[in-house]
Amino acid sequence: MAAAALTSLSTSPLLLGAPAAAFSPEPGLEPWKEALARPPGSYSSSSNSGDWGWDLASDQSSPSTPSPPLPPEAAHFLFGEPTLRKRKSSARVMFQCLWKSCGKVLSTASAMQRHIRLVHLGRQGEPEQSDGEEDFYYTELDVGVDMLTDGLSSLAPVSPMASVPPAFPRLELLESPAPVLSSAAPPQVCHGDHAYQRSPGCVFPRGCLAPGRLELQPPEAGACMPALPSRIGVHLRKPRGDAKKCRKVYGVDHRDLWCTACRWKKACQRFLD
DNA sequence: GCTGCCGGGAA
DNA sequence: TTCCCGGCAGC
Repeated sequence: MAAAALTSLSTSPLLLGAPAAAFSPEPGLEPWKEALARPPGSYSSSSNSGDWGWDLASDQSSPSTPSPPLPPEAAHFLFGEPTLRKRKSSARVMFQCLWKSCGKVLSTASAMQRHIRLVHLGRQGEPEQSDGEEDFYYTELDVGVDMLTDGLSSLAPVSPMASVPPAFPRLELLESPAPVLSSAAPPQVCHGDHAYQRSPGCVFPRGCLAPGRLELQPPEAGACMPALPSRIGVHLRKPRGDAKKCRKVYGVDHRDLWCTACRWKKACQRFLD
């Protein structure tokens, strides 16, 4: 029965997003659906909170080279295929603008820097006149060429139920025991407390971006995860993590040391599982 | 009972 | 948007 249902679902673009996720036994896979449902560059500032908690930094061997999940591969997760296909040899680096409501993807860093300078920073100067600020507003995408075309366009039929997905894919969501992309790219791990707040005076469009510390908002599970399954009567609660959280580490007496999320009784953003 | 955190509400 | 908390579920 389940197999038949999945088969039928996989052939129905409109149903691709939500039901497939609902059948997924892995809560951590939810954001894949979101990444799938919405190709990079199609997001708008009105559909997200404006704060992104995507930390590419501390645990990253290369903060400037995040490796987003590949939608075609993500589809395998959605449909229960645990084995990860090898990355295509056509993989190359693209550059995606992180500026709010932009998401433009260009093929060269210089073009991206020029784009940011001209469009977002309003600078007319040459690169040598730049102070390098543009670097904070774009990220490299180690992607396959075909992903930018086939991969994304094939995902065009967005599920009407996937309402507020984040624009950027997040590998950290592939936490164990889900199949991981570790062989191809180290999973990105989110740290920091900024997912729920932005530092005062922060000038960056997506919260606090700093050299070597890029944070985009985590698609907080509560935003989408419970809503979709609940529609079909399945409630998936995020499995309780094993990691010690702020409460346990600092104790209730030092609540001021907790991360913002813990203080607000949200999912801890400092000690991830 | 303690803990993590979802869901919802107040400001 | 920020902040807080009731209440549920796992341990």
